[in-house]
Amino acid sequence: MSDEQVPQDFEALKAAILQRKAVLPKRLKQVAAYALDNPDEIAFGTAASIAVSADVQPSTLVRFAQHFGFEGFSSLQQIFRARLRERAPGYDERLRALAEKGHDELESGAILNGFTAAAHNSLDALTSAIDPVRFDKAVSVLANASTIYLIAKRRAYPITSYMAYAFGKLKIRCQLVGTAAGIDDDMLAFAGEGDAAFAVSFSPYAAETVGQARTVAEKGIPVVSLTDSVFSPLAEFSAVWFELAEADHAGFRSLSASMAFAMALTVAVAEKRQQIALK
Amino acid sequence: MSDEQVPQDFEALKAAILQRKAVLPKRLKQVAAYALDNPDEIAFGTAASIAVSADVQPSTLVRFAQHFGFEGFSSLQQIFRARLRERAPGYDERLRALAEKGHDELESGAILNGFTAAAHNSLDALTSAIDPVRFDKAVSVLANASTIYLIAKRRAYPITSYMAYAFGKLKIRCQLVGTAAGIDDDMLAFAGEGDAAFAVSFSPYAAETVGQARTVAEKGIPVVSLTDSVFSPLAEFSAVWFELAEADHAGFRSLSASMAFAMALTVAVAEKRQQIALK
DNA sequence: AAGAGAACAGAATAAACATTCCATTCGGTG
DNA sequence: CACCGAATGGAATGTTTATTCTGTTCTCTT
Repeated sequence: MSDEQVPQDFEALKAAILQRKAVLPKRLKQVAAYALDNPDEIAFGTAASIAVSADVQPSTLVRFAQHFGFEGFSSLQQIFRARLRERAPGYDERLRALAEKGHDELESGAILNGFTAAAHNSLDALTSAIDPVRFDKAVSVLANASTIYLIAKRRAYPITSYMAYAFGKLKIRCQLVGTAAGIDDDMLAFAGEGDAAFAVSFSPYAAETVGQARTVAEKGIPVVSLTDSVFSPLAEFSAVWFELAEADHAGFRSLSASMAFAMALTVAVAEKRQQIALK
Repeated sequence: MSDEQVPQDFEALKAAILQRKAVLPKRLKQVAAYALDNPDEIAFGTAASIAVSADVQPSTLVRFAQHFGFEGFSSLQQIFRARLRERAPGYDERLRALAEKGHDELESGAILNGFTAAAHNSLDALTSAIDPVRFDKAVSVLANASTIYLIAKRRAYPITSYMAYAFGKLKIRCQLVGTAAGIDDDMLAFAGEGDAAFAVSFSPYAAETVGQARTVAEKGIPVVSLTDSVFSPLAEFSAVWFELAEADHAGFRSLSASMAFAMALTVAVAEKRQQIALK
């Protein structure tokens, strides 16, 4: 409805949605968010299937469409399909389009491209560097732990901090070591039989991380570790360890592959726990 | 019919068509030619509309699909739609290679693969989602700041914690907000003219992050923000904001693309600072 | 050239689909 | 707190759509 004009292309629709997003009723806002986040689903799905995904009624989709001036859901859907037609032409034309986007014209854009490329490379390396059998073993070790101690400092710290967040959401007990100086060793003193640790350290290896992990290992607690070199001191005393080298851009490394690895490990541990619990 | 396998993707279908092209009956050949020449039409059209375009009967389309082992026209159409959905032509080969590496034999390996694939997709989305001009603008804002305040909680916190580490190494003054509860607001109280802030928040948005960023913005301090949806409340008051949706695997999202973005932003800021300093 | 088999067009049918309608709930206001 | 309008969920509806079926037309073989 409204006296305004009906959006004729995706950009216009997006603009219209953003403009009215504050005024939109609850369910319609829900649809709006879903539509902008999953445009492909709207393009190909049926009203029923989309309704399930977006957790609304099919009729809500129709109302949404009418709210923005369309006759019904179908005519709204045309917008989403047209969008795909425009940018679907060939196989590798996409890459050319990227180059034409002007990323390289600005220096900052070139940097962004560089890190993206480095991240892709890191992920490729990840696949070949991680032996699935060892990965599964690491998962088992951590899944059987009562409490998982996450040890990391400096550049590796964001990895364990994310794992701590995810483990928390998954209701798996863990203890993040490396936050405040001083109390780390006190926390680790609580570690005992039935626990396990996950240590991350990249070159140059933080002495603290290595020392703490070693102490834990000497107490008989299994340590799983992630490093960027076979020479890592962590390898000596770890039950399972992984070498994962991040590609760099201009000497700086992002944590893209490590993050993917960490997340996979976290979720795999959660999954294995459920299996264990079911027995 | 035929003892062969039903094509599961567009490439396989194309190969099957070309292989049997000579043996195909007249009308079916006609459909085959049309399908390969106008794949988009097949993807979006209805049997009736395609029949008109290709100058055949709808029933011929059904027979064509069945001739290649599909149950009916609809299941054939899925192949053409899947082709358009594929975000990254070129990566499909890589992903197929992944699957053949034996990772899938173990469940934990499948999870690792899933996150790797999701990370690749996220990175692809990153390239097209970030407007280089806006990125450059964001870099400028942060490069001119005296102190950069990094605001993030929960799932977004690892990103700023990594940036804080990197900024530290690069000798750029920054303040990480979000560590310990309570003192955050006190730290932000120091923020004043000449400073800038970088806020990260993913759905569901932490109220604290939004509130703190808003407070800072209202003091006239420019805020650069990173979110995963255009609906983010951060967008309202940010000088520059970026929407970056991470692909998920089984509902869990890693931070691979966000990490690459964060690192690019960090390094680009450092670079621009040097340029400014030289003048 | 005649017969048999496959291929086809077009109508009939059944399934899927978007849409509409109405009873109920929700959220704001006097 | 009661009221009113907007918003919503869910079933009923009517339309569109794919599919099946049947009589006919090709096409190849002998």
